[in-house]
Amino acid sequence: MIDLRLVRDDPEQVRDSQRARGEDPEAVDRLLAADAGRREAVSTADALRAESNTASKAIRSASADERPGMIERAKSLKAQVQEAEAAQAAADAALLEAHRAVPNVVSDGPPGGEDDFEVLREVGAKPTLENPRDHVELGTMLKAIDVDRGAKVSGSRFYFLTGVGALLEFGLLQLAMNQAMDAGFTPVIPPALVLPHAMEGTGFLGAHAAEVYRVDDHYLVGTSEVPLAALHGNEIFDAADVPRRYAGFSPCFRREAGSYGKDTRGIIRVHQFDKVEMFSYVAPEDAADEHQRLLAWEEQFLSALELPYRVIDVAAGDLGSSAARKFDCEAWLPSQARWLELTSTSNCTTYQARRLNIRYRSDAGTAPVATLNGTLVAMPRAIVALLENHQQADGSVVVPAALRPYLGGREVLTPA
RNA sequence: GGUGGAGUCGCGUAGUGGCCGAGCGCGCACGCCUCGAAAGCGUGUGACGGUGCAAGCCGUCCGUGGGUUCAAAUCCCACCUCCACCGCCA
Repeated sequence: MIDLRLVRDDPEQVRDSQRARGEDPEAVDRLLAADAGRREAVSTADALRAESNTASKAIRSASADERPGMIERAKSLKAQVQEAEAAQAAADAALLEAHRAVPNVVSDGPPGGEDDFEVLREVGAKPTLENPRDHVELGTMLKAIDVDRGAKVSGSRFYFLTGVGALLEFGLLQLAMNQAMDAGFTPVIPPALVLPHAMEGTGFLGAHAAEVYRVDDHYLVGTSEVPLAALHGNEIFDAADVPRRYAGFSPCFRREAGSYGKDTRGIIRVHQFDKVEMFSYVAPEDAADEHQRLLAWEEQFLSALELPYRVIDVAAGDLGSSAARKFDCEAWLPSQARWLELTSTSNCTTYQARRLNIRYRSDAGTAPVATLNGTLVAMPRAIVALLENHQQADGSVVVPAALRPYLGGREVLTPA
């Protein structure tokens, strides 16, 4: 949720943000009205409660004669309080609904929709390959990826990673975790099933609700951002506790509803995959700098894998509701001669923390922290990019030097 | 899954209907004392909301949600979590 003070003090800024996202600026005015309505209801109820408390307290020291009349008066006050409290509850609910309807205020990124991103830089040389094989062909030759049997066992968009495919994931995991720990992250294995409040608090039951699998009373997370954000829900950090950084490794589950026909081949878009996610809790004034650091760590990792990539500044209309700004790193995909999103980092400022009630104590008092997340490595797409970019004419794949220690020193993966 | 016990202001605890709208100890902060410190003494100590220029005032919060009552930490109901033991199990 956004800061209500901002809405009261500078509603036009929030309306501008809505326009940049291509969403309704009127939502801001509905929020202002709900806010005013709630404050009035609270004042009314507070005053009645105060009167009722006083009347009730006086009974204790009253004489036996006075009592019956005073109790009658207290009873009637109580009835009024109950009425006012019902009105307050309704006003609270209305405010919450209007509050949640407004996504985070965008900052600095380009306005517009999915195609209005801005390319910030391109790093590394695209490989020169004649008739490059795609990752499915390479993965099959290496006996690393088995999509046919994945479909046989679990349906479309499932796969087996076998042999060197599995080893690649383990290697990527180790490399990622080591880099994260060097940067001061705490490694975490979080739960992959969470309660509704955790999913709700991170904003994944809004526009993304159709993406989420549900099992009995739990949701399957689509990213470990969810448990890592909810980890400190309802807590207050001391100022010295931030920044705090976690690197979570978890499976991720996505229904991929509405993506029929997109990325149907191979393991680019799948229902289940593993990912290492960076998550930071920082003081709000440090959030923009932390966002740059997360991006730098993502780039460091892509560089270690020797992948050609570009960085884009995602347009406002393509941001999630919690994000104020987002950068994606896209690796080159030789088989399709296009860029493929490999990592993504979002600055959620205090939006998510306000929903999850995560604060820190500073000299200025208690205030919501800022939260940020960024992909360090999403396994299937990293493997896709590795295989395709480092392939050789014979179908063998060169292992980047940084990964070799985790693959028994192997320099090249060769078809069996 | 079964049985029993427990959840109170950072931590430990007191508290079985109105003197608890929460006491004490520890911790922490400030002050006094001191050359400095410790000890000692004193004062203070949370969150959220409303209102106000502000000081302040008012309201809410004793795991959560309901209920009884003029009045609930305290009584009733449901739920959650933790601990112990038993059973089962990777």
